[in-house]
Amino acid sequence: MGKSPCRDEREGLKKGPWTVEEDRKLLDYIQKHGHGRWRILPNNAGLKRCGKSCRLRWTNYLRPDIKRGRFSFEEEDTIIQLHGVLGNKWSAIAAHLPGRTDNEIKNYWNTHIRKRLLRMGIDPVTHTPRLDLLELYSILSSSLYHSSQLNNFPSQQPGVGPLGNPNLQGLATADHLLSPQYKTTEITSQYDPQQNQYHNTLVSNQFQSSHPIHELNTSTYAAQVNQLHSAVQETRPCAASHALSTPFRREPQLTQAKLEQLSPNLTNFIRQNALTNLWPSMGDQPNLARNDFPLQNVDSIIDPQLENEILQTRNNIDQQIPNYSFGSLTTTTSPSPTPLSSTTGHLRQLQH
DNA sequence: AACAGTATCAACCGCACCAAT
DNA sequence: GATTGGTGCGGTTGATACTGT
Repeated sequence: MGKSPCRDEREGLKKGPWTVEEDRKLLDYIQKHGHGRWRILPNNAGLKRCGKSCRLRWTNYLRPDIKRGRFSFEEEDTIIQLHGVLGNKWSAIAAHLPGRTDNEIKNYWNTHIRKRLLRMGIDPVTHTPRLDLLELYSILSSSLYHSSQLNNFPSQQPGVGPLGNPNLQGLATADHLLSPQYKTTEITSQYDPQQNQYHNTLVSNQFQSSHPIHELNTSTYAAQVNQLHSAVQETRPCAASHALSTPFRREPQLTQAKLEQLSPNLTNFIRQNALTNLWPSMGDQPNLARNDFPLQNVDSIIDPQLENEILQTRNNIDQQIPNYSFGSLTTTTSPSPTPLSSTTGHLRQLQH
């Protein structure tokens, strides 16, 4: 292994920001002699810098073909899509963006894109929805479901639970919308009359989609939110018991009125959007087909204000209904390592 | 106006890989 | 095969700019 050139730096070598004079010396030298041989370059150029520092200054700043200024929409799309495939391979991503350095892309990702993804509720590492938000969303949703079920489904029957709803199953899997090359999960639901509850199963599927990434849109994201919504409840026993399996369990529950009192905006959001699909009885137009529900405002779930309200509501619920435990909702662990490449459209809506 | 908190990004650091010796 | 120099890469730091109070 070669050792780092700067680790054995001699006394007197300068560090820190480059001056105009240093830039000029480095540029002059490289214009005359070319770059390379970075270890001997500083001496020859009259610079009190280590070779590595000179190389970085050249490649990240002084190179004539460097494009400076704000990233374009196209560049940002490229970064997000490549990151979904390549991960933090900044140099590989930079190879697809002429004039941009890996360092610049890395900084832009960490300071802009990553934060925006987090605000959207998307894990920037796996490109999948964050479970901490989804889980609360699903639990709150389930409470609305309970109250609606009490009003509209006096007797429990196989097939009428949330995942017994064929529209929901189609929406939850939505595999024809998902991006190519990635695995997804299919959710199946079976009613167990002995235990008076549903058993929901995740089945992993590998498939190829004919839809390119750029065709993915808000409805894709909504479908995946619903998929994760179901997956969360399946993998979390506590949440599952509330949301899917036993609608009439005698456990502390949030009533719709209570939830509205705690969080009117969130309740309104749930009623107006995704849950209209899940539980048509709560919507204005019951029994509509899947395509009749465009989920037009699903992006509002990624609004920072709503996110704050979700967290605040969770705290309020913790305080007011002590037995209604959310468990550990702070995890951002994804249920699967499957990337989600449908993020760029949503980013676009949040920009500027 | 002053201060604190936050965002940005150039530069640095440490490690890994590769080729030459 | 071991050593060494050169370079690339990703993560982190810290100075500066910006924003809010």
